[in-house]
Amino acid sequence: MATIRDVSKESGLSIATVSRAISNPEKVSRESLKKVQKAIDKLQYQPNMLSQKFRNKRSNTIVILVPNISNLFFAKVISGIEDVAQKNGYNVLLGDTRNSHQRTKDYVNLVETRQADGIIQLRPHYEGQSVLPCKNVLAVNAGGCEFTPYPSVRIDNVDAAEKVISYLIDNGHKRIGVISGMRDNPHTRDRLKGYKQGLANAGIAFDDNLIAEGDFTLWSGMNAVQHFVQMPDRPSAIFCMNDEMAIGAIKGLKEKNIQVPGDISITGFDNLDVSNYCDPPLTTVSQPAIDIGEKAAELLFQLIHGEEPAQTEYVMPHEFVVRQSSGIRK
Amino acid sequence: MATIRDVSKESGLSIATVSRAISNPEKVSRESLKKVQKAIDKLQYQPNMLSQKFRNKRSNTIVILVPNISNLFFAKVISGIEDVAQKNGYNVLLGDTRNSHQRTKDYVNLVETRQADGIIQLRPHYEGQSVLPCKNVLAVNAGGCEFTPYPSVRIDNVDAAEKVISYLIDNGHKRIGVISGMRDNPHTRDRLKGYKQGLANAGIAFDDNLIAEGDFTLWSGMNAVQHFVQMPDRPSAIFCMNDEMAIGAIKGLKEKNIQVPGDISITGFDNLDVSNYCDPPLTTVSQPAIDIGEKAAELLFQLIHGEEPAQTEYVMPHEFVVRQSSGIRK
DNA sequence: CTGTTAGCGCATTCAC
DNA sequence: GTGAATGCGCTAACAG
Repeated sequence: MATIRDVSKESGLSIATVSRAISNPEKVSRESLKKVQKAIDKLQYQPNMLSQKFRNKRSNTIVILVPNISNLFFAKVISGIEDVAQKNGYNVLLGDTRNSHQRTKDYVNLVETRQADGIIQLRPHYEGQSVLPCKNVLAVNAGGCEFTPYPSVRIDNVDAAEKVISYLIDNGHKRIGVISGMRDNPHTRDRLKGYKQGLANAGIAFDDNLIAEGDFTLWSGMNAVQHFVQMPDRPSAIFCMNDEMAIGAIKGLKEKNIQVPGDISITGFDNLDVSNYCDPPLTTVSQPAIDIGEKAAELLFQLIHGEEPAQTEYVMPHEFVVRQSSGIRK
Repeated sequence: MATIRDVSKESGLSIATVSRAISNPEKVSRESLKKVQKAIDKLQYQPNMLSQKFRNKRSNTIVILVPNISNLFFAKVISGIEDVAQKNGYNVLLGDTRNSHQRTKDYVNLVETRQADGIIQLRPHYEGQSVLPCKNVLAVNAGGCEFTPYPSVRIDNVDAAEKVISYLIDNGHKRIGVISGMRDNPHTRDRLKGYKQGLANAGIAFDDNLIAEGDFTLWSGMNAVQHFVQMPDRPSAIFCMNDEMAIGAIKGLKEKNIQVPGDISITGFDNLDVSNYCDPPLTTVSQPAIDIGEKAAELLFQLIHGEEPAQTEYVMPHEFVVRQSSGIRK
């Protein structure tokens, strides 16, 4: 493979001039520029980026840490990040951690060893057990929760959940079940907080027996809903902490011949594409996933360029979408 | 940040010995090893991988080209690739091309400029308009179609489609509609070929009017099914070329009060997780997505290591999954 | 086993 | 505007 040295020889110009011709053409005469171009074409020269990166001490790469790539919400956030990265001339290294602490550390290490310039974490911050924040590692959290101790872009999960509950209460529901994520998950924490606030606003007492734990998968939703099916005093609505569990819950209810929303109203969270195509279409909270990704990437690039960001916590607007999976309590 | 030179000074050993202590510890005495370790710990030394990569002329990175990351089938293939890459000490650069020719070229260029050692293409090969194969670029195609002119791992789409059609015919269906992908898409081509073979086997004539074109999205499936709804002589079954369009089609039919499978049977392709949770659950073809990803990655690493692979085309087994979206023709 | 030396490909001084 | 010289951090000969 041709190197800059070959181009130098071929063109009869020095290495320095060739280098300048490529990266600072305005500092080179038209004539030399032409010669260099000719030599490059002839040799089909491609600069060795590995060398450039080494020399410039910049990898032009950022890492996205994602707990699970098979999650449509994450996929959209990633799309947003990719777009902005591309515009900034950056590549995106995808780190599917599968919730492994070791894998996370390995990916963070990519930044420490200069293989990447910064990192975007899509997993919410777990108090006391997170690898990030980590000194010497520029990082931004995307789609996380309250109290993230490093720059972040997210929605107000508490508020969103509270709105869902208020809506259900306004529609006559008093016993409202929850299919939550894992108890220690910050999203579970924030959304449960909103749930409690919603109940409190209406003077309804919190009942721990109305919480069924899932893990954000379809299967867990179908499973968790059984907890409510068996209850003598069933809730008339169930707030699911994501759309996938909501879809699972609907399936679980249908199998027991319980009507949605006739007998039980169901609400989700995230507004996946498929949530509008399931039966019945889901009432849910729409997160601006792509915007979150874009904003997070912009924030990270500010940090990489050494700029001081105006804010270190961006709370993006969310939207409450009412569809047919919820209705007025009979 | 500390460099190997600092460790050398701190430990009182030469740079070469420190380098060896790190990469070839067996060539260094125990004593020196200890000194080096001590110095590394004290200085919190992390080797500059940018320098290593440059020196070794190896990026330890592969690129995955994916047309659209928000596709659950791709997400699974990517998972499989990531696993194998991780085991081989490689990073994965994600290239979401969004079907842009330019973006594809940019990513392929990463290999040409040594920023990546090889590439896995998830988009099927389009005759005459593909960037790959490309000399000096090691590449493998994953989840593609017949006649891919570079190493590939895929299922037999023709056979899979033929099986679906045979199953429908066995259940009494004679007029079988198709919701296809874009006409020029190789997956459309292969699966249509299987469809025609299935018809031919049963002596049923092909009718072009029974083909409605979609683009593999939920929305397009819902849209395309309208073509059949209006027909005076509706098909009794519709073969959808992926699960997403099948889910869209079901929604489209329900809106017109057409029962699935009572009035029309629906089949999909891919077997996404959600396909078992929609109503009715989909009859579909299950592709071994994770296996395809793993195999493709293994194949690529063989090429990267200069080994001669036993085969250059791997056809993985698929499975036909019968669920409740299809039934016997009334 | 260890240290000295050289060089990977490029960008950036500094003279001219 | 141009070229010669230097060095980024590391590995791989080589000689000892």
